[in-house]
Amino acid sequence: MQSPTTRPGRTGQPPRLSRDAIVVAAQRVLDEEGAERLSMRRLARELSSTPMALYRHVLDKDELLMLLLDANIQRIDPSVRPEHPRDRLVSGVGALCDVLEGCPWGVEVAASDKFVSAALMRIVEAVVEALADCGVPPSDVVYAYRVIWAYLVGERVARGGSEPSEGRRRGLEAVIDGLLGQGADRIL
Amino acid sequence: MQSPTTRPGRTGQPPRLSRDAIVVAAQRVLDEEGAERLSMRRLARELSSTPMALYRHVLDKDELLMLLLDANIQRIDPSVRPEHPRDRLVSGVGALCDVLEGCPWGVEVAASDKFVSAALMRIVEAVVEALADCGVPPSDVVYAYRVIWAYLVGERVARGGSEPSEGRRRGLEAVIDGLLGQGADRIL
DNA sequence: ACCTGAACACCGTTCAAGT
DNA sequence: ACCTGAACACCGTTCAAGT
Repeated sequence: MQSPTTRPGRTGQPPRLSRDAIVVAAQRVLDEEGAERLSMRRLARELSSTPMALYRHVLDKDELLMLLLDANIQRIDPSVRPEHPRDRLVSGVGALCDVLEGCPWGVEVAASDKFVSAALMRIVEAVVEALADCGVPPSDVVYAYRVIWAYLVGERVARGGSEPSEGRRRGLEAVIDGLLGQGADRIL
Repeated sequence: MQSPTTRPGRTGQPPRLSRDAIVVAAQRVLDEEGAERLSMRRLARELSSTPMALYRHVLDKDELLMLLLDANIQRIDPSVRPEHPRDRLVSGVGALCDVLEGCPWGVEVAASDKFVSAALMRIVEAVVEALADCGVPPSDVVYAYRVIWAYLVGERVARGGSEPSEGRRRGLEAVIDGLLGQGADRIL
């Protein structure tokens, strides 16, 4: 059994950086200096490395941002899962909104499908499932999801860095109820 | 009577640039090369001038973007004004959404209140008035406006440069009806 | 009064070289 | 295999100087 760091038949320097280390450092820069300061150059400095060293572990800045978004979505507590599907919608979308609070670029990352976040896909699936459970007909589920996503994105983008706003949850409920009201068979 | 270009008691070069000329050139760059190419340097090149010449006529890039947004909002046809307040909401917000299609930065410009667009203010007032006419209680008008604005922004931001989407209007109607349904006294 | 040119402090990324 | 340093093609903006 060989240690993976000293495999024979492999030459060259052992890696000093890793995807994980880069994502962790990026989170640190994000927390301490904000998203607008998170550049490849700043990140390299944080790791006492050079900008180009990062490109051995990450395809480009977009992939890095996706990885960081993914890591933040993974932190959503999956044990919070209300019984009623409408509440599941509200809590799931609310959790996603909280994540986007700290990852403003997530909106663009999700819009361009250059890279996809597996963790985000899981949330999307849960929301879509909850919509179906609310009685939204299958032909309208994608449409309904898009409207909800638009509200979520807009709520985040529209108020730049203000307080989370008391009306956010109420607004989300208005959007959801508006959508559920469009189908004839309103559960609720 | 003096020509304004040759007033006595005034020295120095006559201006070759003007706010208007800059905004017009900016619109040309926007149309021909897209918003992401609209930089102070690119704009100076378009005007056969230098980046710093622009700063004699415009405070900074943010003000320029506000002026360009304002000019685009002014182009909204004010004669389109449906009788029913709910239709006025849908058409007003829809028109604004069309403008933001071509001025993606408008979202940020509006969010930061560093500069304000008078034309945007007029639209906001019209929407607020229509909300009141729909029976939204005064205490909720601002909240309702915010939810609509969030949907509008999100709809724009979420799909980057895709087709305008058949479901946009329907989504907007769902949001509006959800809001109107939250008050007890639904007109419609 | 208006414009220019050089400079500052940044970006993401490519390319060629070093160990 | 992994990392470095210089370079390219950009940003917005300040500052000092030119006419």
